[in-house]
Amino acid sequence: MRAVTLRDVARLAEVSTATASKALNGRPDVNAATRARVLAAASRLSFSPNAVARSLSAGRTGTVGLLTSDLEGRFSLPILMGAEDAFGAEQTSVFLCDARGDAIREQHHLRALLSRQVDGLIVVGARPDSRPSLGARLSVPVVYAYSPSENPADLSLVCDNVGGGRLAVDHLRTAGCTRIAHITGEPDYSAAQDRARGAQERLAEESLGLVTGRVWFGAWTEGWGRGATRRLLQEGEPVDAIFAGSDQIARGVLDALQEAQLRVPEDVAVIGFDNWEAIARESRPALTTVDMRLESLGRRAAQALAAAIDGRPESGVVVNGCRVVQRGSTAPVA
Amino acid sequence: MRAVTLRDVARLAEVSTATASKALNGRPDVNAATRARVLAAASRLSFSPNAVARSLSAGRTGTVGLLTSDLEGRFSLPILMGAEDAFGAEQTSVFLCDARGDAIREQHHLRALLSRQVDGLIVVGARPDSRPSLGARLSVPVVYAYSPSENPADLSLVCDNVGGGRLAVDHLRTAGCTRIAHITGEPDYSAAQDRARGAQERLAEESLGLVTGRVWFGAWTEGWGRGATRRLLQEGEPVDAIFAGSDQIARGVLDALQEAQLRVPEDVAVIGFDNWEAIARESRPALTTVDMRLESLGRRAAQALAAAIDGRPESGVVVNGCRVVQRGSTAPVA
DNA sequence: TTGTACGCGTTATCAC
DNA sequence: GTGATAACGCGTACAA
Repeated sequence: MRAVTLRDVARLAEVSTATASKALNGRPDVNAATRARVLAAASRLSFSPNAVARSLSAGRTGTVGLLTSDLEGRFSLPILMGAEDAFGAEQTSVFLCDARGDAIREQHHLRALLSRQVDGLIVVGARPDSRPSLGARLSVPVVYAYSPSENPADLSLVCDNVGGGRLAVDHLRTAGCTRIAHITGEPDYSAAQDRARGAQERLAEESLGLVTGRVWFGAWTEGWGRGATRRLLQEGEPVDAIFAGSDQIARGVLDALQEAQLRVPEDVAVIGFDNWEAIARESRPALTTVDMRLESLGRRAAQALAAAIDGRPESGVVVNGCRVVQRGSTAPVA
Repeated sequence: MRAVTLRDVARLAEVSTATASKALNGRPDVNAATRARVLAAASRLSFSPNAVARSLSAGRTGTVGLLTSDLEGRFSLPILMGAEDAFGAEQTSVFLCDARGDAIREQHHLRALLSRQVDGLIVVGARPDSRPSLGARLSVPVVYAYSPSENPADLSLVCDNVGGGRLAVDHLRTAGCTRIAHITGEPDYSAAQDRARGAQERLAEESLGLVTGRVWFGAWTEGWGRGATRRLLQEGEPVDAIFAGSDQIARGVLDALQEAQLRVPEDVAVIGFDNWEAIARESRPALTTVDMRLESLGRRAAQALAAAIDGRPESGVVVNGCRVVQRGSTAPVA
């Protein structure tokens, strides 16, 4: 059975396809009675316009490409969800492409998306570090999310890792902690560097510094969180709070503190980063943590892309703020 | 700057658009010299065919809809990735839509996808329980993955939870365990029921039963894993293995065993379910677990959909097997 | 207010 | 081997 087309509707309503089109699209220049007839016919045939044909003549598809580099990661997902719901479902549909971190595959996907005439692209990186630009010669606007583009002429939306580090320390200071240590992930991640910097800046504002005077860089794992905490405690300097660079690290920190018979948050407060709920809510005590508000990042990316498509492009790096989610591992304000 | 079209290529190569089209699409009925001229022209203009126009005349878009119900879940993602790479990127693109578990939103997305003329649909549910069919009146083929459709005339691909339960017990038996307990999630999940059934069937084959004679249903959380394990140990019956219905539950089990000074796997072996790497690899000891092979499920869904699009539809429920991933929480075969 | 006719970019059919 | 020409389904000048 062939699909119902505008011609079928027009025929049934005994008008031309032009009139039928106008009536269905709510154009003013059509008689009320005629419009009613057309609408009735359309609904009787349960007519659904062919978006492909419409796109061809309109030169716009109402379609956007989402090029991600690691779907496994828990970071690209919330961004993707935020983007998806900022584009009203009825308006814009999203092509999802995962390049698996492979530049060749990325090129393939890019070609496919462009030939499908997407109206724009969102590029979501796997790490917060900057990535090569897709180039300015593209026929459609591009917005970079999470990983900024190396080219400042592009528009990039990123998480405020420096601000997140500040927030973490701020929260611990408000809870009365003064002897704060920072255990975090691999030093070649800009996220690790930025969070550490934010934390130190905030401490410096009160003429404080990190306990032991250093940042404990290592790996983004529980194992590192445990190991670093043990060594930290061995050094013997008193500590009343640990800021962990990720929730997984924080989990290891909690384990090692328990092992050492230290109570959380009474003896040592702990704050994580990521608000990875599966980890943060299930740990004992539940983990206070910094949330990067990734859905918000995704929504803003979608809005910026829509603006660019409408001819209002932006550029530069836009920073999206974090927030603290308070749970049991830090004391409520006394 | 207008996009380069076939006409531009034809003009430059001094042939008609018909000939240009044939040359570019590798049709046999075109002179070698002419073809070379066309290809040269196309590459000089870096011509890229407009897939939308092609779709309109071909009646096929090379596009598929992926309707998921919960993107947050870690289950839909691997399926999605498997599906994505089974469709060669260049061939088929995937529209991703998340209904957030809302039937209305699902209808909206469905309408949008159909009007965009997708060639087929994959529906990924949030839970392994069966879900309402989208209906047989759709103009394109549909494959259900993870959650089967209630309608047996549809094609559904699901995980073999019964088989997974059997595998878990089988693995523990091979490791020499005989006194096996099963702690799992909410009883109204078919996954919980099926895994428990598989485990019990496998035990029955050796005239064994579960320790304490019951399945410990509860919640899919670490907290439940801890609590249930404590109560299990309090009951005093000796136990040499615990099969947990999920990796999160298993993690709680490990905690409670450690608390009780029991060694894993020497005193009690533990096996989980899901192979959620962030949990399983980081626990102490690393967790042996049952993997549902979701990427494989996604790949098969994509293949079945491609077959249906080519006019070879299937129906019924197809079960995709699990596998055991051995880590430290069960003893290697002695 | 309504209808005719054309264009969007490509592929397929059929003459030449 | 090659080239007019007609689809594909819709929107929209422009004429009536």
